[in-house]
Amino acid sequence: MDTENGTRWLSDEEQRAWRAHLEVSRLLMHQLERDLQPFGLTNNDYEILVNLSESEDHRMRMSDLATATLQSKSRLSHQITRMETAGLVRRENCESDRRGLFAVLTDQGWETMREVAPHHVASVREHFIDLLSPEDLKALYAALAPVAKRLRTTRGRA
Amino acid sequence: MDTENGTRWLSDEEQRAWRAHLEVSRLLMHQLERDLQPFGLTNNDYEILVNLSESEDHRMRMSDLATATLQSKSRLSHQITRMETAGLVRRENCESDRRGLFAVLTDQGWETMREVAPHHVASVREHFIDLLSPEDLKALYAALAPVAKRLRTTRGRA
DNA sequence: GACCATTGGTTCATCTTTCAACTTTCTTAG
DNA sequence: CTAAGAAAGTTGAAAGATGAACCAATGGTC
Repeated sequence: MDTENGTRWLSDEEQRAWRAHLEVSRLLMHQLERDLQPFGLTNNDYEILVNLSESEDHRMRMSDLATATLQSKSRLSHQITRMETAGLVRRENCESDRRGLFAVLTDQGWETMREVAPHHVASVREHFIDLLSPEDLKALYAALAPVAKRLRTTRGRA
Repeated sequence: MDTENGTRWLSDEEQRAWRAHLEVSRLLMHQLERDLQPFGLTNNDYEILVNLSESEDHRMRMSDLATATLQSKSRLSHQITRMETAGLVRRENCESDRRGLFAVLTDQGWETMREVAPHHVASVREHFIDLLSPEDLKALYAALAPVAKRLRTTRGRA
C-alpha cells in the first residue's frame, strides 16, 4: 500500500509508459484518419474493407463483421448502410440462415481497396512502424499480446 | 520494393505488432469506459477532471485544456457545458484577457475526482500495467515516446 | 410438434462529435 | 489612432454513436 487509503498509485515509470501509450494511440488514430480523408474514407470504412477483402468470397456475416471490428450490431448496421449508399458494399441474404445477412464487397469497394491500401500502409509506416527498431517491434508485441488476449476474454464483463 | 507497384507492405513481425497495438488501444479504452460508467463518468469527463485537478488553482484556460486533451475547441466547449450542468465544473471569466474563459473544478468535481481516481487507477492496473513486467514497461516507453513526439509535432499537417 | 429461450439484425430516440459560421477581444502595422 | 487580421470561444445544424426495444427465424426440449 502506497497511501493511507490503500490505493496503489502508479510509479513514475508506470505513469509515463501508460501516458505514452494513451497519447500514441490517440494521435495515431487521428493521423491515420487524416491520411484517409483524401480518399473519402474513415478509419471505420477502411477497417471494414480490410476485413471483407481478406475474407472468402469478399463477404462476411454481419455478426462476424461486428465481432471482428469490435463494433456493436447497431453501429455496424448503420455503418454498412452508409457504405452501401457509397457503393462500397452491398447486403446479400444468407441461404442457410434466413435471419442472416452478408456484407459483400462490391467491385467498386474492391477497386477502392486496391487503390487506397498502399497509401494507408505508407501512412502506418511513416507514423509508426518505421519509427521503431526491429527490437522495439518485438518488445511491443511481446508486451501487448498478453494484454490483448486478456482484454479479449474479459470483454463483456469482469 | 516488395511488389510490382513499389509498396512496402508490412512484414509479419510488423503486422502483428501493429495489430496488437491497435487492438489493445481499442479494447482498453472500452474497458476503462465501462469501469467508469458506475460513477457516471466517461473517459472524456475523467480526462478533464485529471487535467483540472493537476492544475494550479484547479483551473485551466479553455484553449489550453483543449490542447491538453487533444480536442477541438468546439468539442471541448460542448463537453464543458455538459460537465457544467452535471455540476463538476464551472466557467469563470479571465481578467487579463476578456475573450478568455477558465474551466474551474467545483467542489463537487474535486470530490468526485477523489472518489473515482482510486478505482480508475485500479482499472488501469488490472487491464494494463500489472500485466506488464518492469522490462516491458521500459521497452514500451522507449519505443513509444519517440513516436508520440513525432506525432505531436507533425500534428496539423505533414 | 408446440413452446420458449437464443440468435441475427434493424430501428428509433437520445446523446456526442464535427464542421463551418459568428462574436468579441487583442495585436500590430502604418 | 485606426484598420486589418488573428485568437478565444460559442453556436447550430448535420453526421455518427449508443442503447433499448423490436421483429423474425432457429434450435432445443419436453
